[in-house]
Amino acid sequence: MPTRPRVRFAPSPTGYLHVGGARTVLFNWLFARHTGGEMVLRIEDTDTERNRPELTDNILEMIEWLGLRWDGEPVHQSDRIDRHRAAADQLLAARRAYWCDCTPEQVAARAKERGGPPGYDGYCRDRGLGPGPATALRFRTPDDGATSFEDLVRGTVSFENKVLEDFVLVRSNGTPTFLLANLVDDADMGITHVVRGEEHVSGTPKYLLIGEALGLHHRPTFAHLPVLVNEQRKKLSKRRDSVSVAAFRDEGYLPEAMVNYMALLGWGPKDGVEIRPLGEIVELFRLEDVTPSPAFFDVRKLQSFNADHIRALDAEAFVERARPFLGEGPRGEATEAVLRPLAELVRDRVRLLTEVEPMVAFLRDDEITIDETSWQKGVAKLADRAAAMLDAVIAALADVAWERDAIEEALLGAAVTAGFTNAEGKPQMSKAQGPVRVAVTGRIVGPPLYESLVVLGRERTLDRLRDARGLL
RNA sequence: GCCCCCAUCGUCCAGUGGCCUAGGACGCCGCCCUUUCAAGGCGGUAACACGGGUUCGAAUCCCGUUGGGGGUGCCA
Repeated sequence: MPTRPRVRFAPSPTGYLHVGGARTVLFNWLFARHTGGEMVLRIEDTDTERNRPELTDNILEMIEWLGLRWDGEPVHQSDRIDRHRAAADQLLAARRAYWCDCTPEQVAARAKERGGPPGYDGYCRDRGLGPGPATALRFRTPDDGATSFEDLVRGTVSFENKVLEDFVLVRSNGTPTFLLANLVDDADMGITHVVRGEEHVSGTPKYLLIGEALGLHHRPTFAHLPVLVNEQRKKLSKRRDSVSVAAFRDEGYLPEAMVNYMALLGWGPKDGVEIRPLGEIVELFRLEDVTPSPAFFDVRKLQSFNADHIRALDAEAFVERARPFLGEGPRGEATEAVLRPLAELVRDRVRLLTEVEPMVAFLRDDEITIDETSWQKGVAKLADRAAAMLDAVIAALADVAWERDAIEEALLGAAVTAGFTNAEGKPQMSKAQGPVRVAVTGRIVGPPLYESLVVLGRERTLDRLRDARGLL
C-alpha cells in the first residue's frame, strides 16, 4: 500500500513570513493537495537566542491569509528537545559524535594558519572530551565515500564526504541545532517529501548521514526549490528587500493574486494560461516540473495579476474586500456609501485596494484640494475656453434632471456652447470634460465623470464649479 | 578558496532531437475604441551565453569556457 505523501513547512520564528517562505509553503501545499497528501507545520524554534515567539503568530496568520490550510496542530520543535537529546546520546554512544570545546575563534584561527579551506578541522575528534559548559557535540563525518540523493527538481546530487566538516549537533548551551532536530523530526513525523529552498541543498548530505548513523530508515524524496531573487539577482532577504507578506496584504494585494503569481515562480502551466483559479493550479501542479533556476520576484507583474483578480470580483465582493482600506468608523462608512454606486467603475481602475479610497474621496469630503498639475493641464491651459465651459455647465446643470443621461446631455450641450467641437460640429468631450473634472474632483484623472456627478449631487457639483470659475 | 547548483526575450514561464523563420504572460512602443484614467481589441520591440562534440538533424544530449546563484555558523 503506497504511503500517503506527507510534507511539512518548517519556518523558524526569527522573522516575519516573507514571500520566499510563502512560496515554499505554497509549493508544499500544492503538492499535498495535488497528491491527496497532507501538509503539517513545524515551528523550528531551537535557537533560543534569536527566537521571537510572537513571530509565530504572524507566520501562521499569513499562511491562513493566503488560504493555505495545514493539517493538524503546528508542532513546536522546542517541545521535542528530549527526543533530540536522546538521538544525540545515541550518536555519542555509537562514537558517531564527540564533544568539542573549540571556540569559533580558535576554529577560524587554525583554518587561517593552515591556509586551507575555512571550517572545522576535527581537532577534538580523539581528545575524548566529556560534556561541559563550553563543549558542543559534533558529528563525525565519514572521511571517504560520497553521499548522494535524488532531487525532484535537480536530479541526482552528490557530495564527497570528505568536504563535509564535523558539524555541531548540540550547542554548548544544550540545545540541538537545526541539522539534528530537523532530521529527527522529519523521521518521527513520517515526512515523505522534503520541499524547501535551494539554500538547503548543501545541508542535505548531513541530514542523510545523521539519519544513517541513527539507524533510521528515513529516506524522503527531496525537492529543492529555486531561490527567489531581487533585481540584483541576490537571494531575497528580509533585511534588504521589503518582502513581508503582511506588507503586501496591507498594500492592498489580494491573497488569491499573491498565490496565483507565486505559483508561477519556478513553475508554469503547459497551456500558458497564467491567471487561473487555485483549484486548477492544484490540478496541474507537479514538483517534477519545477525549474531549477532562480526566479526574480517581479512586483509589477504581481500588480498586474492583482488588478486581474480585482476585476474578477463582482461589485458586492469588491466593496467587501475594499472595506478594510476605506477608513475607520463613520469615515469608513461614508467612503463605502459613495463607493457602492460606482463599485464596478472603480474596481476596473485600480491595481491595489489601497487605491480605492483616494479615488472616491472627493465624493465623500466636503472640501477638496485641487491638484496644481491637474489644474494647469485641464483648466489653465484652455484659458478662456475653460471659463466658457464652466459657465455653460453651471447654467446647463442648474435645473436638469439629476440622472446620468440627462447630465451627459447637459455637458455635451455645454461643450458645444463653449466651442469644444470637431469639424462636424460634434462636441469634443475629451477636452471639454477637463475643466469640469478638475473643478469637481480636484484631479485630471478619476472615475467616469457623469456617474460621479450623480453621486456628488447637484448642490455640491454647482458649488465646486462656481468655486473653480471664481479662480479664473 | 572549496563544495553544490543554474544558464531561452529586460522579467517569469512554454519548448524535452525534426511541428522553432522559438510560443505565452508582465513591461515597453504604436494604432483602434473612448467623457479623463483604466479595461478591451490589433500590431510591434525583444532571447536559445560562448566554443567544441554526438546526430541526417540540436534551444533540446555530452564536454569545456564564461557568467550567475546557493552553501561553506555553537542561524535556519
